[in-house]
Amino acid sequence: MNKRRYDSEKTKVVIMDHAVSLFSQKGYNQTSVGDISTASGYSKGHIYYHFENKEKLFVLLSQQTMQDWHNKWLQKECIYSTATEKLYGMAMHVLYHYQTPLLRSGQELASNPKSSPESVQQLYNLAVVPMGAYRTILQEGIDKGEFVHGNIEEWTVLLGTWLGGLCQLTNTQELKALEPLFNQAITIFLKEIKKGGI
Amino acid sequence: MNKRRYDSEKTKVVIMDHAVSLFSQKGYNQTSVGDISTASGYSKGHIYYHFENKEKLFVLLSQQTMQDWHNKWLQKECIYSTATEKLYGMAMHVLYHYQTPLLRSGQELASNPKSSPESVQQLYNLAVVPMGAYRTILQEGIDKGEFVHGNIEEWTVLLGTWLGGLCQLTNTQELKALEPLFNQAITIFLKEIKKGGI
DNA sequence: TTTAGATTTGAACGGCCGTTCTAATTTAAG
DNA sequence: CTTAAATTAGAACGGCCGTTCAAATCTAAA
Repeated sequence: MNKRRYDSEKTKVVIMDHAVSLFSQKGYNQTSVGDISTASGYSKGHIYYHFENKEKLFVLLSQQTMQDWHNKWLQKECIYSTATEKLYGMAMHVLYHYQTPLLRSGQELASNPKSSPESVQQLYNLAVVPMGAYRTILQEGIDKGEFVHGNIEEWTVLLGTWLGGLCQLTNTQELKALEPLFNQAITIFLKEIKKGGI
Repeated sequence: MNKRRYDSEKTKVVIMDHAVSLFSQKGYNQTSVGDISTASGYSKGHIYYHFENKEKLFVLLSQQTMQDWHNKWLQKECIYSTATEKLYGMAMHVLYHYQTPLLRSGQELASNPKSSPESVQQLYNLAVVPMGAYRTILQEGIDKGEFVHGNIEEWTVLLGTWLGGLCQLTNTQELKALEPLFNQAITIFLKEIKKGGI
């Protein structure tokens, strides 16, 4: 019920899809509203009918992308039984689903003094999503006795920065070729935190 | 001898200093030639007397900054006697001297389709400098018998991405507070590569 | 002092960008 | 069919940006 009049929602999605693609490819500043207009097939003015401005549109897309990533992880998480398996699974999830180029262009927006402080804050807040997911796995590992007791906040940051750093390689290399690297990082990390030594 | 007429070289350096500062703070696209002109106190047109265009200026600054970083490391390297010490020393060198914001704004330039392919290539080439420094230490550790024989290229990338990822934290946190984190990363990494187990 | 060349300025241009506004068109309900 | 509201287009504006250029000023040597 409450059937939509017009199919405005669909065109909104079309615009958003093209915008995500463009922001990812060209970055925030180098993607103009005109680019989004041309790609989506709707007029420039029409984009301002659906979205307040370019900045808000980008923040919305970033939030949605991050939420998507997290939801996909929650769906996938249950297929792993141990925290150790989850760490390896998470590494692959990051490699294949973390939208590095889009999130990186958020740094362009954040570093622009003209950007609204709210938007900058909202973008910084996105970083807590993956960190929270990592922390959950580490906590579970400790609770189940797989991992030793340690500084869980420090572990979370170390794991997060490592995966984040590895993601930068996705610019220049095939994802498939990066799998061993991501796995090796987890293996090394596990040697530090796993119970029962090496 | 060959004493310079005029002090044009000095004004060139002044412009470059202000440009580095601005590019670091605001990113590539958000720093205009006008900004550099205002900050340095020289007219916009004059900047084009010293530099071909904004893009070439940025590439030059990036290269110079990276070379500076490497030279400082070579000077400092000799105070460490073992490869293990060098790794910890390198972590601090990266934390305190790697110009993350400047290098990151190179990604803005690289992701712009209008940028000249030469410039993009030159920026990508900068990444080999730190990687080369890491590889040298790891190779030395193997040669001296401190580290086990392993896949040195893989180690280099893993170490490089981890330090690179950690550097992103310098946006939001005090450098001093990050020291334990950088050291802990090295400690974990060493557990993987050091001879004689944990 | 003259002069040729180095340095510096400031105005100007063409172009693109984010945003606004008005008007036209479409939709669904009465 | 009428009508009011939702949707879309397209023109327009003010502003900034990278770059160019001609002219002015300065320097050092002759």
